[in-house]
Amino acid sequence: MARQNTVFKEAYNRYAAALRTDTALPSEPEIAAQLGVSRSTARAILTRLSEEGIIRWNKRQKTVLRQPTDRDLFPSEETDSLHDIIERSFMQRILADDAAPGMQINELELAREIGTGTTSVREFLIRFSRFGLIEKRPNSHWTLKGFTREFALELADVREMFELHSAAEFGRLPQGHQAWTDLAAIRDDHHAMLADINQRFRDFSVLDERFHLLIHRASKNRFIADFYDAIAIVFHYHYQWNKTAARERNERAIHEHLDYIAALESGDQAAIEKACRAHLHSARQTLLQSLPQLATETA
Amino acid sequence: MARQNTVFKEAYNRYAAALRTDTALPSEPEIAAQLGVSRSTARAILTRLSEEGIIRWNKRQKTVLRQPTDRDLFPSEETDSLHDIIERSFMQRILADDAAPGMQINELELAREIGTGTTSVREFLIRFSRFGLIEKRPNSHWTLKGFTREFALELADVREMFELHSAAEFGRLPQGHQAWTDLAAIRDDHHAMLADINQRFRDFSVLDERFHLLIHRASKNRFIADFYDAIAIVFHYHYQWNKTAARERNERAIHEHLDYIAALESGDQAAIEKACRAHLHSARQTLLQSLPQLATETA
DNA sequence: ATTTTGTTTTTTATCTACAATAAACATTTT
DNA sequence: AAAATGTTTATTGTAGATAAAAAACAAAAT
Repeated sequence: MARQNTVFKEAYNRYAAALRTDTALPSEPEIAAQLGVSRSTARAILTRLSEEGIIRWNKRQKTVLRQPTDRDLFPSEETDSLHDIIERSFMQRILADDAAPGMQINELELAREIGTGTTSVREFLIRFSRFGLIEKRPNSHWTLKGFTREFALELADVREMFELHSAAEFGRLPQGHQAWTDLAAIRDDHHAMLADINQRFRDFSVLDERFHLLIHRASKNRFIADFYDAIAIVFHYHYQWNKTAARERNERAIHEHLDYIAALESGDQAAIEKACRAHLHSARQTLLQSLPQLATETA
Repeated sequence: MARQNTVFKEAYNRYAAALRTDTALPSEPEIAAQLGVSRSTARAILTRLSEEGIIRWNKRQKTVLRQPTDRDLFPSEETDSLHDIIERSFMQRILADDAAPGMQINELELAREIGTGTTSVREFLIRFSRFGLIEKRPNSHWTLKGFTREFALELADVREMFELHSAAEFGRLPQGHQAWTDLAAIRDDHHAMLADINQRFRDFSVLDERFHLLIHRASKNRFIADFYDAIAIVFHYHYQWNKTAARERNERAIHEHLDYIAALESGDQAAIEKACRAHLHSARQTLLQSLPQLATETA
């Protein structure tokens, strides 16, 4: 088959889950905009909802007849985009214990294992290569460079340059700027999490990402933003595999964030730089400690 | 057809051009290594050279019978890799006057215009997207972000962060390091070019790239190296279109480079930072001035 | 024993085809 | 007239096929 209708299925699930009985639905363009899909897909969703007897649809009249149940929704395997499936599968592979740096990556084999065509795998690898974890020799195979100590150090160096830059820019934002409100909200979330740290320490990574993303947006630089995407992906998958001492690590990080936030709010550039450096220094240690032992040895 | 044999043709041309009558040729693996291709391709080259009566080939005996002429070589259109063809064609397009930021990029149209399949164009665009000049909306078209003022400023900011870092690292390289020898050679090349600046100012861009590449290698950071690739591509194509005041601009840059080199050689970190900043500041101005007028206006 | 050549297999690069999705165009309704 | 719906067209995303190129294996020569 040429293409899975995952966009349709995923949007269908989202829309069905939000339906409330006896309400009237808006126009097709509006539904499409709400879901972030084209009107063609929105119509396909309405068609199916109608066929399933969930809504009555006649031109402008669209009324919800009944609440959809779980059985009306598509199973989650069918709603994942191919890109996500490949990404998960690939990350699992390269974070597995037997994935040694220097290992060859075979497009065809990967495609077969995931159950997909080679084109999609190729395109994924090309996109993924920007994260510096794999490398290609033209007309030949990809090589896994891996989560090595070098990788962590290079990543940390660039991260520090970028974040110092972004933090300084953040400190220069004018008073009424939206970012200050967002920062205050994030500060409160930190306090809330700290109050219940034993239960909630696992949620820290989400908060961490929100915080750093907010900082980086202040620099309004596409290269910095792109790099932060890379960091986010790496951290996302990497920390799923390395959960040692998460509570202590996260609690310490929260305190550092609070210092950092206070410095930002003070507007004192020297204080900002100091707090930022302090946090980045310990973030670097955390990253280095979380490396898989195998990868630390090899180059 | 599935794939053009451009690797073969390009390597054939290279090898044929270097042949000298009555010499004996080395073993197949050695030829392959010299040319940077596989032995299969090397054998294909030997087979053709033999068929064309340019060499006599019998197992280990390989003697050059006659000097190949220009007519023995493949025409240059047939030796360019598809990737290069697409890159040139695409850059020409986005640097053309009517390429306004915000413009849609159509894969199929591009492919037809270049005379290639859509897959190759897609893959090129994905690779190219890391340079921040184009952006994709999923399930929809690519958008040209263009050589805008924002692009130049963001590029320059990151460039400055990276180069200051690399220059500082360079200053810390140990005495006997190869980089110092390379730097001295580049210094001499600068003096040589300066002595004959009216004739040679057009060659500066090559020297410029060599110099900055040498600096960046000192940081041993894959992200910095990758970013410099982006800069190099952008400059390579961009300056082909913008040649105003090249002589003055390049002469000034040479002087700045020489100051910069002297600072590096002094090992004085404060002096390095100062010279580096001075050069980067004027490089930024040059970049901003070279922007096409159209792109400066729009966001 | 190692290197070289001969032969076969594997893998990549690229094209083409087609369903899903988006976008454009035409008609109807408010 | 503007917005919604109905219909058609264009474009993207993905699979599958195939020649080129690389890599692996086998036999022969130093």
